[in-house]
Amino acid sequence: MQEVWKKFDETELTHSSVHHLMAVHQLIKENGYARAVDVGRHLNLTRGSISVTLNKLKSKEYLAEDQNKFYKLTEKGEQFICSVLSKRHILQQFFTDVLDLSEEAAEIDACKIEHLLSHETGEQLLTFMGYFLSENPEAKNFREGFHSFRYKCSKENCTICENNCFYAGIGPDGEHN
Amino acid sequence: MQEVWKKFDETELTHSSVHHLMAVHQLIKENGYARAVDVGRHLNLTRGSISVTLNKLKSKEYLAEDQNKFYKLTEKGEQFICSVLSKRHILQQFFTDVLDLSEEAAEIDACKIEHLLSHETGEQLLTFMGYFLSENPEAKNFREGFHSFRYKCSKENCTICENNCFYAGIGPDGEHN
DNA sequence: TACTTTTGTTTGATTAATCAAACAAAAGTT
DNA sequence: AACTTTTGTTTGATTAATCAAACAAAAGTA
Repeated sequence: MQEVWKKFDETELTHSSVHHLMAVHQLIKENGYARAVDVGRHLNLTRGSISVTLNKLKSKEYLAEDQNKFYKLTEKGEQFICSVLSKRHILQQFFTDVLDLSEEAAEIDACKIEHLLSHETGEQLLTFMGYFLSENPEAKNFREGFHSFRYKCSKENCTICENNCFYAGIGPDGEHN
Repeated sequence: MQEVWKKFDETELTHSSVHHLMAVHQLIKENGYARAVDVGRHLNLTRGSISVTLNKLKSKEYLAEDQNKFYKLTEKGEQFICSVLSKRHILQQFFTDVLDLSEEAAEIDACKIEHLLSHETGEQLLTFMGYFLSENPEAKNFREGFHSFRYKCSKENCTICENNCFYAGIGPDGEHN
């Protein structure tokens, strides 16, 4: 099954399109309306680019326009955005609350992958977060234990990275943990 | 900071290029050599495409050729692949062992995002896996507790998804958890 | 050596995202 | 109403990934 790698391009919408759609969503929420030029300013893209992308999203029925070229999301667009936003939020929370990344780092990585995760993965991650953050004593103890945990990774004991290929070996500083 | 979304395209190598490089790596490991045509067969792409992509990777110094057009990874290529492969492995393990996804689902999602995660995220995820899979009693109890945990998500209590935007609401079956 | 197959490269096409610049229509201003 | 600015669209470019087809070089076979 060497074809797994091609699934990357088989997503319903590209990263760029997703963000065009999210911009419309956000602008409507914030300002009550979204025109092409507003999306352009929001995303820092030219009017020309925005025009073609939004028209494509319209023909794919994620967006609709009223008589004055004010955009709104269709039901399909609404649902799509909802799924991406919830994945983003779950991911961000995982990155900050579990992996202890900064808000900024969490935002960047979440933004990169939010639209790529399967529905199932999002769902399972949500469940995991639900348990991890809960008041269950097991969860509490786990959180505390993890907080003071230091992972020692070495060629002999590391079963998480693959054999000779150590994550720690290729750090920005090029040294081993 | 509306520019976060553009970082998606600022990765060192594209998904496609990463997989070209990984193909060379894997073919060498398996067969001892990798020519353009081997990579083409492995990735199911035409010789023409492979030719241009590998030549680009060569000029970026991820790849080198010997006198007979047999490719090998440079030190830079080796390190890059090592970082991606370890992230992949960590992710796959997270998906199967923590989120309980099938091998196939884990492979697909890991493949999509392995090259997008920051070094730091990979590192932290590795640490997390190290603790989660450990024989620590806290980790053991956590695993057991999580195994029998069912997340109940509702508009009132869900602080993980964002306010009105419920992950569960947009499932393939369109129903709420 | 001559013929055939395999391999690699080049060329011309397509699709997607983007820009800048030209153009057109709408909205705002005097 | 006349002029100016804003907005949207279209056109012509570019870059990247891809294909098919033509071409060239190398390798294998007879």
